[in-house]
Amino acid sequence: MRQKRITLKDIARETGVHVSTVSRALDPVERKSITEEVASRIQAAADALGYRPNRIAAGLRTNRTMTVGVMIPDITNVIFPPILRGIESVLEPLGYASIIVNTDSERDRESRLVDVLRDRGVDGIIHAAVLRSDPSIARAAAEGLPVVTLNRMVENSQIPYIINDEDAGICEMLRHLRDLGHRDIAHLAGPQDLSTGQLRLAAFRNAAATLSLEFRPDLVATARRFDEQEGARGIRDLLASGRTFTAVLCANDRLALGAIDELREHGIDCPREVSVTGFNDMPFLDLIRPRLTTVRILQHSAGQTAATVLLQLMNGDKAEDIPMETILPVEIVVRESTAPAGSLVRS
Amino acid sequence: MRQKRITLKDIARETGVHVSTVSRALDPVERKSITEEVASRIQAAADALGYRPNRIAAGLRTNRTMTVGVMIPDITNVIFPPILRGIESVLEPLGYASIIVNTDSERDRESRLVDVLRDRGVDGIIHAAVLRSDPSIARAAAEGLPVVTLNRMVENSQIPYIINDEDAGICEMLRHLRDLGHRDIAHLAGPQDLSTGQLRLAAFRNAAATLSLEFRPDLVATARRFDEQEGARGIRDLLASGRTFTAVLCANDRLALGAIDELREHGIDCPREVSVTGFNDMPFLDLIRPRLTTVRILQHSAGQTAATVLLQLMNGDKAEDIPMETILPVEIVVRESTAPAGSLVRS
DNA sequence: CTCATCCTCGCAATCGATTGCACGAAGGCT
DNA sequence: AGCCTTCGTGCAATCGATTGCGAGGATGAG
Repeated sequence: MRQKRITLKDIARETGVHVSTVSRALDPVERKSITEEVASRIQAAADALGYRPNRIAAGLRTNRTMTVGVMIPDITNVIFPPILRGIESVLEPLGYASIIVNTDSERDRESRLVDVLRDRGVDGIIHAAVLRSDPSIARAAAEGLPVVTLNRMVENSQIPYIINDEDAGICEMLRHLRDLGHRDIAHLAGPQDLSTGQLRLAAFRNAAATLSLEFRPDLVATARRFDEQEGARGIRDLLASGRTFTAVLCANDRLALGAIDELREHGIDCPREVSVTGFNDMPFLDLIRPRLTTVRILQHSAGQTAATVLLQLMNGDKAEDIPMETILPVEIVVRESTAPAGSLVRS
Repeated sequence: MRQKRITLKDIARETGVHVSTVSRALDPVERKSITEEVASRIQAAADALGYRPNRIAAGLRTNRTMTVGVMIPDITNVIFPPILRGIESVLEPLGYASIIVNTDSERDRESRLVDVLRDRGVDGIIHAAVLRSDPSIARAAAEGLPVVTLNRMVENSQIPYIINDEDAGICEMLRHLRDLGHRDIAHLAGPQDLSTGQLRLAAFRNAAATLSLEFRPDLVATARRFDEQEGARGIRDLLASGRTFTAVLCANDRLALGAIDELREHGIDCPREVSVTGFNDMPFLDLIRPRLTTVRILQHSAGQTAATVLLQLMNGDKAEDIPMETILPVEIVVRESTAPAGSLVRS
């Protein structure tokens, strides 16, 4: 049988005071406005009865649910769980819970989920989805709901964002390849409707300019998804085009893994003949041979930072105290998939 | 500025009816008790004003939050995200949201999180944590909160559970090894304080009996964690003991991966000299060489099933309609890490 | 034409906690 | 000694939606 909950009223009856007094006695802030003796008597009764506050009722009155929404494309994508743990690590100790939703990178699903979260009265939203434009989240933010985005920014909005310094990551990686003697460097770009795909392509172009390397559009292959199949297809396209290259900088680890496999299919060895680099440094990467040289992103701290900024927003901190832009450092991890450029094996 | 929400009262004022009428008109069940003309007028006004029901308020009154709690050890463990998607796939279309918490397999955290979920008034809990005993969840269930466990069962309770047919998986795998001619088969067992570790060891012993193979305690190494390091350590211990074996059945993929690496360190080739098998069929496994022969668990359907049973519980279905035990089939996936037993290479 | 019945809708209580306001007592001040 | 302040507590409204009950009108039967 479902036990009936202990409410303030029960404690009030038990201790012979008014429920409002009980409420105050149990609120750490208000508690000091109550005679210590009464307060501790109430506290004792509450403990004895096993009182647990009803957050729903409190939420109705205060309009705060101590719940945040977290929107990600897909929880099964290994880069997101660490982000979630990072978020949780700052929010949970403060009593917040999070509702996690998967957008599957679908526009309509995304905006529907924003509504779902708002209906549930979340106090704020961390938005790590990657569609390049979505009015629903901007609208929510404009209406006063605290929102922070992760890995991307919403143009023309006052939404704080946290991004990783992907430009620097791509640039460092390109420098690494150049320093190894590579000149003909292909880029396996990600889907251009995802911000990460687009950003990294732009970063590649800029980095080439910075490093005085020629940017060759004919050495860019664009994947339709961030997966191994598309990585393999990208390599096939590149090889079929007859262009020569000694290195492939991929927009993501999975593309890189697919690329290495496909190169092997064509009898081309990585790293001896062609160097390949990834992006993200996803888990288990060091179990796959050759161990991939990649750009490490600090997912956990990205989550922490996003949560911290969201907290400021929810606490109503002064606007000037809230960082609109946070760029987190990345680092390149050199492993076995890159090697000095040898002689070109293909014409 | 924070927009003020549209409430039933606003719609009532707009349409000139009482708020209770509006409530009924908007409730698909109650709607038929309202004149169609009035109902559609209310509906129109609701749409025009952009009304969104306040679930908090409704939850307070009805004592249903349309929220479920999901407890897992750690979201960064790749086997859990698919389970969550499975749960979501049945719950989300019905309007449920889920609050996911990570227990980190710590007893006190686990029971604290049960309280957190209850305070938030979840309508039910899916408990996929793996500690072998925890009174808090049993207490919650006894007090009437719908609870379903996944991958494990709580003894002496009326809590429905969904488990994978791990016994069959282990047995099939052992049969596979036997059929390949292996006789000296080691077992790399998981942590014995986790139900999966314990269950699979027991299953290994039973399977040996079933298949008329000798169960040799001296060929069992026990890992302290489910990770590659412990897999490597297990192999080191086994090798150090001087026993001979031609195959290692591991309680989990990561142990198997660590085992293969460690064997290689010792100059022992898998699968030519020693066959190694895993358990779980985690993602990216087919990218790692040799591709691991393992037991595939249908995580997604496990999640779906758990959610479905929980729904029955929450709907108050008749007890006899609710399956107390669900055993999901598993399948073995034969890849490259197993091969016919050759001559023993070690004495 | 009258009375019973049914249907539609309004009234008001309710869920549990929070909080502005007010009241009464006690203490300090002149 | 009287007045004002301060402190502790109670009162009651409130958050927004749900729902049992009952009133009133419409409808049908006799």
